[in-house]
Amino acid sequence: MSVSTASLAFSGAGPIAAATRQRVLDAAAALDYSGPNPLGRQLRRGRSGIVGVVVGDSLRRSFRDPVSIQVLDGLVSTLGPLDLGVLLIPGSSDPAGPAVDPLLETAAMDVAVIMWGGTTDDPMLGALRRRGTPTVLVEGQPLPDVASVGIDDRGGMREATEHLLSLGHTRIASVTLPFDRSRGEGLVALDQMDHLNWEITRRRLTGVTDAGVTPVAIWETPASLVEHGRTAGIALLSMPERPTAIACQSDLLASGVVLAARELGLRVPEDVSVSGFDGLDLPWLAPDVLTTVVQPLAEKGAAIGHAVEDFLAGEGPSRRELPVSLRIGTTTGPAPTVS
Amino acid sequence: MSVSTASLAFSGAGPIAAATRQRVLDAAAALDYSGPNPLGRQLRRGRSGIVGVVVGDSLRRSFRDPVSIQVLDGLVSTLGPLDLGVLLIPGSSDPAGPAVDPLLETAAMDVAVIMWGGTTDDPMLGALRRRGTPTVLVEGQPLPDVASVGIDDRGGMREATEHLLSLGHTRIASVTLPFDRSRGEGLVALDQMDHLNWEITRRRLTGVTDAGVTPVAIWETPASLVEHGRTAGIALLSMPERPTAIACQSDLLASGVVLAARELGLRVPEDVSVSGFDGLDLPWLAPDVLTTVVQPLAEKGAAIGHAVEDFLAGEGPSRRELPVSLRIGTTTGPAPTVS
DNA sequence: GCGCCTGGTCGAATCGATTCGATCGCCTCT
DNA sequence: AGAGGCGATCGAATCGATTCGACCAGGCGC
Repeated sequence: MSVSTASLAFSGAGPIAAATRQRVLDAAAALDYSGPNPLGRQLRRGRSGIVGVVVGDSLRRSFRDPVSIQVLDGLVSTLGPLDLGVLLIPGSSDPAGPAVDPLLETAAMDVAVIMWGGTTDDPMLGALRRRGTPTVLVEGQPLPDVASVGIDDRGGMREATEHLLSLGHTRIASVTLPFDRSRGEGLVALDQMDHLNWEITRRRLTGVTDAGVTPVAIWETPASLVEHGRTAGIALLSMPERPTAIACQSDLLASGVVLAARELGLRVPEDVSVSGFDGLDLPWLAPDVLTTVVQPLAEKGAAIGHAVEDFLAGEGPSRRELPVSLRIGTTTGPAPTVS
Repeated sequence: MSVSTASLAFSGAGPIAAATRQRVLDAAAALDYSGPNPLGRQLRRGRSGIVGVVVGDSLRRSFRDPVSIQVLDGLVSTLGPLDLGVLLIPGSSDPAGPAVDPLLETAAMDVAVIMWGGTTDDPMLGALRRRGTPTVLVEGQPLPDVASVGIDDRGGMREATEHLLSLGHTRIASVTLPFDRSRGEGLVALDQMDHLNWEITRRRLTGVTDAGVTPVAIWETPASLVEHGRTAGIALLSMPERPTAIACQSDLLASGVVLAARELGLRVPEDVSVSGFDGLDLPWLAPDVLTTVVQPLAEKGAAIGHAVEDFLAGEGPSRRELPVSLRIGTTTGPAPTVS
């Protein structure tokens, strides 16, 4: 019997007599042949069925961030039914090592996803463009040949800031995500604003000024982690002219600030109001509920999946923006009348 | 010029004149050929360079577990230099859906890793055996044709229990990981012990009896999460004959029990001692430090990587067991003299 | 009874890179 | 000057599956 008949038997498609099919399957069992080799199929199809996902700077850090996890979960759920697998690609964490992970250069993948679209001059984008791999950029600056998925960061942060304004706050500080790959930590002077290279940080900061607020202090953190939020909170709440409200660019940072306030003996929200961004469940703040800008994380993952789908259907780069909504919790309240 | 020469030019190996090489590269640039197609190379080599990793039941749940994350991080760090990529494969979470993820059946991979080696009759093991894919089982029951990586669960738990005994505790309860795929929650009667199918749970429970202790109560949790630990703690600490010590099978569970104790107004360790397993940093318990059995998580990931390496070097299935050590913190103390 | 149609099977080309052996100049040694 | 040797290049086979067109035999209609 011929190889083509065998192929028909395994694929199931095409005209084949049931008897022949059974004969092929029996022979395969006798020769302990375990079905078609995926590599051959992939070469023929010209498709690997693999989506490379650059998760973040280092896996450990990314995976400690519930935001990444939930988006990734949504992405995998969308990709699964399409018979697509997710290949994990570490971002460039080691400045001494290669600028991009070798996997990004050599691994077989149909589409690449960059989960934290960094700066426009990201070497990863260059590498992917060179290879001609269609790319989905999440929370990055839109580029003509790259699909993008994002949320209304700017509008969301504007809404949160306006909420603080409506409560009478005037001394508002901001705790931000990293400004660029160097991931500094501490107060940012106004003349350092030009190296604000990370798009997501820029957009959320712009949202604050959109509301007509000039922050009394801007604190940069090296990553969205509770401990960095705590450090920021201790510092900002020890300032001589203490801010009455702190708008944070992530929920983890905000929860760190709340913990810092409690440590310093300050009441939330009576002495200081705190707002976040993301809309996570933060059980360790209980009974407090964080005031925050809720973004649809699972839907964001699904949107990335659909952007991938578009590419595989032969369409050009798509562009999606998801809405956010303000959730008012118990960590924001009227500004204290006496400072 | 010929394809073989072009291949030489790109691979760099083999004898080739610098001038020819440059000519090939120029021609490639002119035709915007972006380097060798990985699929062709993989087919020829007979290797995909991909390691499939089954992370756990559902991605969301697995990724909320710092233990999985840290092991995965160690694994990726080891696999990276070997030019191997990690393909994420969701475990079977939906009982209505297929028993194993289609990726496990069809994706190209050189080796598969099952991170939470479940039961011996795991359908995933069957699928992998049918395909002839070398498999590394983590924390599972050793099988002849499968490589295994594990720690001394039993000895570690025995040591922790002996520590409690030495403090004078006699009423010791146990909070366990799931017994089987059905993931029940609640007290386990003695006659239900036979459906204890999950190897890791069994081993850690055996460690307790090894120390000569019969737990006054065994509480099964559906997953290693703080909230499940809290539920367990509330229940166990409300029992009429309250246990004076609770040995938990994970740190997340233990921290939930500590939180529950605090909620109930019990002092730790004066009123109740709590021990964990894993050796995580748990900042939200501060200033308390959990007494726990420390396992080397990053090394575990590296050990999995080496097991993979062995397979690719053509060796048979290897077997590795890593040591654990007891870390005594502030959550265990002498048994209360008056109950 | 003959021709046509159709369901089933087979050959061969193709996807793209690698690699072994062969060939072809050219240089050097005698 | 002729022969041997070596470095560079090329042909062709191979990895394994898919798929299009060809082919063949049996059934049905006229």
